[in-house]
Amino acid sequence: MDETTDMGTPPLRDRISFLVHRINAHLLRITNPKLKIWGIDLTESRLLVSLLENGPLAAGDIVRIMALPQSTISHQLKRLEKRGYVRRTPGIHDSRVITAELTDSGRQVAIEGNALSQEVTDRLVSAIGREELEQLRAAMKRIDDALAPGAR
Amino acid sequence: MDETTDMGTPPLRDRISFLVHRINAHLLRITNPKLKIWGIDLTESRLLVSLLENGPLAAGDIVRIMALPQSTISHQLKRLEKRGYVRRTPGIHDSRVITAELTDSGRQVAIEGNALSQEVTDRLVSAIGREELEQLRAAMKRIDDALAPGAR
DNA sequence: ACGGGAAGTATCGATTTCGATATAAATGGA
DNA sequence: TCCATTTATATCGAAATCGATACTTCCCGT
Repeated sequence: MDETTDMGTPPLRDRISFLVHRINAHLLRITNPKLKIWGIDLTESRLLVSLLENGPLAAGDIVRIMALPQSTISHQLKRLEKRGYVRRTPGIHDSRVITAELTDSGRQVAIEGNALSQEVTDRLVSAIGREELEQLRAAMKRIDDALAPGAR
Repeated sequence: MDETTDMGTPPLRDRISFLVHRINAHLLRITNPKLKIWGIDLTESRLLVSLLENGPLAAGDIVRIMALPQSTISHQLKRLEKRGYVRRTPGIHDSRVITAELTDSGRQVAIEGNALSQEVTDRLVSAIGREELEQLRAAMKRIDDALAPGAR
């Protein structure tokens, strides 16, 4: 029952990177239709939740948190401002910095998005156990670190 | 050192769904510049690898494997055909079905893409251990199943 | 054999994403 | 103080993505 060692490259469907892709795709498929009511997608919902958790953030910090290209975040912030969910104010000490903060309606949407995220998490918890969830979380954090910008 | 039970919703950066997003984003950032030499991105590379592993596949099967919208796969197949990596032939028994298969150059690119995937995997293996990798793989497969279309 | 519905793929239009580059502001050294 | 760098964000143009829907072919009950 054991293939002992080595076993070369596993098939695509068993690779971590591919499973990450599939799970991400599932999450988008499941959540985006629900978030559409608020005029946002999953990424923008997470951006709002970051602001809910951290308070006002510089655009550059959001780029680091979301791990997306800077130009993408810039567009997203402008869209969220247009929708009235976010306020963008230039920094006082450094006018290059744009600080984003939630508006009242943005806070409401962030709370809704957070609830949706909780529903999804519940589904994951029931798929794997509580303690296995913690192991999974730890392993994924290490992988995240290993792939983060500036890791060799 | 133990917070005992419950602990509500963890912060965004500790949630599985968000870690999936970040890891996916890292993978795109790392691999896409390298794949650009071949005129493809990570998703298309995986599509080619699927064809390399499975041989000719119906478009619909590719949709199920990649877990992306059908219209997206349709576009990708047409682009890959235009690049000369894939041949698309209508089914003989059912002319609605389009079967995609690798061309010779497509096979070469698939092999290169596979090698790149292996490099990334090595990075993951060194971030977490071998046996922990297997646990991670198992947990992610269960999550994938739990989120797949037609799971409650 | 026929017709209604299902299945498989393509296309349409709107929006989003991305990399590259531009703009603007701060920093530091001579 | 001046200018070269670096840092922070915005914009540009090309391309990709997505949901909705059209189109074609197949299937099945009658």
